[in-house]
Formats: sequence, C-alpha cells, structure tokens
Amino acid sequence: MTTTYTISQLSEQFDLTSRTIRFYEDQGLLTPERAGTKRIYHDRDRVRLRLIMRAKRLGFSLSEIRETFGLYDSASGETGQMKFVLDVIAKRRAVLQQQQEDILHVLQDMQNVEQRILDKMQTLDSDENVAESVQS
Amino acid sequence: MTTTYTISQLSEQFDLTSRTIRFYEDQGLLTPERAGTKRIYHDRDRVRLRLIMRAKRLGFSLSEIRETFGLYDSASGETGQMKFVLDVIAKRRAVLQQQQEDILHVLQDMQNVEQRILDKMQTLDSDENVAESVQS
DNA sequence: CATGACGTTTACGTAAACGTCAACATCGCC
DNA sequence: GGCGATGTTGACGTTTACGTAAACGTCATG
Repeated sequence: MTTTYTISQLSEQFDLTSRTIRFYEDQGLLTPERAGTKRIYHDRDRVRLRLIMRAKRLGFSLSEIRETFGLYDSASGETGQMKFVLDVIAKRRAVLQQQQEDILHVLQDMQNVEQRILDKMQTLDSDENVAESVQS
Repeated sequence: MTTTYTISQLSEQFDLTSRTIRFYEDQGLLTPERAGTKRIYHDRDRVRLRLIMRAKRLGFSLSEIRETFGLYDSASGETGQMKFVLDVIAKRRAVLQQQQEDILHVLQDMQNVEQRILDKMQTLDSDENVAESVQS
C-alpha cells in the first residue's frame, strides 16, 4: 500500500499554497502522477519537497535546485559527466562553508548586541533599586 | 588621517557595481558623506557593506538588513525597545540555527552522492585495468 | 440536481534587486 | 578650453517566485 497525496494535502503538510506546488512543477522540480487532470503525489514527491525547502532556506534559486536534481540523476553517467558533477559539488560545498562562516559571524555579532543590552538592563535595574532604597 | 573612498573604489573592493551601491543608499543601508554632488565613503561604510554582503549570502532581504541596522542603533533606547530587540535577535538566531542544520543535511547529501560517484569511477578504473592486463 | 469543496488551466499582477540606458555635471590635465 | 574619466540622477527593463482572479471541470452529498 503506497500512500498518495492530493495537492491540498501536500500544501497543508508543507505549509505551501497549491499555487506554489504547481509552480514548482512548472519549473520542473516535481513530476506528479496524473489521474486524468488531477495530480497524484507520492512519497518521492515529499522527499523532493523537503529538499526544495531546505535549499530555499539556504537561498538557492529554483533553477539551481532543478539543476541539482538533474545532477543527482545524471550521477550514473559517463566519466566526463561524473567529473563535472564532482566539480559542481565542490563549488556548492564552498558556498555552504562560506555560509557556515557567515552564520558564525552573525551569531557573534548578535551575541555582542544582546550582551550590551542585557548589561544596560542590569544597570537600569540596579538604578531602580537605588531609587527604591532611597524611598524606603 | 581618515581614509575615504570613492564609489568606484568601493565597487571594486567589494565587487559590486556602483549602481548597486547607490541602490543600497536608496534603500537606507548606506548614508555616505557628500562633497557637493559626489559621494564620499568612510570605513564605517565599508563595515556596513561587509555586514550587508554577509547577510545577503545568508538570504536576508535588504529590508531585513535595514531593520537590523535600525535595531543595532536603537539598542541604547528604553526598556521596551530593548526587549523588542532581544526578541528580534532570538528570532534571527532561530533562523540561523535552522540554516546550520540545513547546511549539515545538504553537506551530508552531497557527500553521499560524491561517494557513490567515486566508487563508480573506482570500478571503472579497475575494469580498465582488467582490459589492459588482458591486452598485455 | 444543485451546491459546495476541490481541482485545473490561462493569464495578468507584483515585489525585490538590481541592469541598462540617457542626459548631464565635474574634475584633472595637456 | 577641450576631452576623457568619473560621477550623478531619473527612468525604464528584467528576472525570480510566486499571488490573484477568471472561467471551467468533477465529484460527493443532502
């Protein structure tokens, strides 16, 4: 028993609109089965959607994602093709490593700002206490 | 002696077009000094540009970046404002952590594909060697 | 059988992030 | 003072990733 999904089920599960899912199909990212006019989605479509959303969160464009799918599929080709894929992977890896570094930087910056704010709030609190003790 | 920069110097240093730099100014991300009609950039503008490009590599929109600058500046405000900033920081941090996780997933996927390709090339190599030894 | 609920295609709209002219000012320099 | 390099301000064009609306099919259900 292989479970299938309607477009609205998928859109609910992934918090996308059906419009978006159809758009992804237009862009060649999904190729659902058809029952006449209706679309029928399988688990492999959900896998793809997960990959799509991951890549999107990392800022990849839809065409880059489509290219990726094409690569993964063509990975069983001839030697030249395989070397090409290795090359693309190396470049993507470089981008991701850059992003990792960027994230660390930004996290650091945020922590600095946060700390300054917390310090400030601390001094404000103690000022308040001073005022209270004066009053009492 | 405070070094200053022209727009074309900056565009060269950061590998952006002057159009882009002016656009960032339109969006309120930069506020260079003016000498009549000409723009004069200082080191603080370069700092900002570095932050902008980092954020862009992580997929943040220009308006989010502008908002960030506003936050950092307003960090010395009143308590409510400061709590708000802390809240924004927390949300940003969540996004960045999600991205870190995503990156690890994608790196893992890429490594799997890479390994399969390398294996494939390995078997192809040994096939080739068999052919050679047959020939010799 | 009609009336939602759900699905489909087609097509135009839109916001973001610039690119690409055009038309003009400024500045150093020979 | 003419000329090329550099800079400026509009204004319109372009791509991406959908939103939105129109106009229609289909299927269960009261």
